[in-house]
Amino acid sequence: MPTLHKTQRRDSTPLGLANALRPTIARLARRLRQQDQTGLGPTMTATLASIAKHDGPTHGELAAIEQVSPPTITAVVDKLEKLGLVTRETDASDRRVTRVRATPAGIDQLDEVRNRRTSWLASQVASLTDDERRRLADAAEVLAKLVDVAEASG
Amino acid sequence: MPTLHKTQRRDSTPLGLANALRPTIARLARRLRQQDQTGLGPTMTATLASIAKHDGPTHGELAAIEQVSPPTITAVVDKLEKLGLVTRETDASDRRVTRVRATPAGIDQLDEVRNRRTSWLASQVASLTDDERRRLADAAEVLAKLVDVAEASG
DNA sequence: ATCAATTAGTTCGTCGAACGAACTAAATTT
DNA sequence: AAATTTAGTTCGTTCGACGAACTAATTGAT
Repeated sequence: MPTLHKTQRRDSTPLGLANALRPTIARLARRLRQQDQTGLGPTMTATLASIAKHDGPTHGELAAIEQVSPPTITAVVDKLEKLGLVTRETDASDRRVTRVRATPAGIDQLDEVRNRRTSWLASQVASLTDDERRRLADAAEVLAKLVDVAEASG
Repeated sequence: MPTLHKTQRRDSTPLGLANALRPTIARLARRLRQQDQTGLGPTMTATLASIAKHDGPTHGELAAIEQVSPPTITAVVDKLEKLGLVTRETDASDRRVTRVRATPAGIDQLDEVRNRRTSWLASQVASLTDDERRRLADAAEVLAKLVDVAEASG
């Protein structure tokens, strides 16, 4: 079998490429989510991550980020607060708004989730050949750009 | 800034690579899911896909595939049946088991979902440069292999 | 300066998705 | 034939998310 290095043996049209990538991405993401185990559901984990990322976001900002309704945010933050993972503090200059911050315990928990997911993925990556890893590394930043394009255009 | 083409400028260790890929995959998958719009939730859509893929699976098989309890499968198949997307038929050789098959309408609906998701992704891919697309195409089969490894080892 | 309109967040009642426990029907074992 | 196992269903409950109606704080208008 000839090793065609420069020719375009694979379908790299947008549609062909999308067709190849879509199911793979979906399945990989599912596996990643399965590594969670914390007991906090996906929404709580994602919200906690957003709280840690944006420093002291308001409930409204969180609702927009997580694409979820105001009542849901109230409930989620309630639970996270009771678990000691975040704190609420009413904004000084506008006492209607509540800002939320992750506690050290919250950061820890977040790191744990991320580590579990990352190390699962790493163990899968470890079973690839050097060449495959190199190809993946080449594409990683392209994938990242893909998401950025997506998130820029809503 | 020198353009290092052969050296290992990116982190292609399993852990470094996993760290780079994980958030990207998660975010891409989220965007893909957002393209659904059918009104059937993620579980129904996924179950419908599994029914179409495996020919005439039993409820038990579906429960195992979707990692969901027997009562949930009953409810999901009930709804899919009422929507005319699948049919139930009791197995001839063992009248306890119920086999489920996708109707033409079910297949159509599934194709629609897939098309919507794929074409969204394709539109993102279209905004890349030729070189970026080539790199992505190079890595696509590696990503696929990654999932296969994952699904082989549970 | 007051009163209306707007904005942030919460409470309440509801809906839907998922589950465990208990049940029915069919098959298999003894 | 009776006892056991297996497939699927029914029932009641729990949990996550939401819309509608509410409270408190701020901004705007007269």
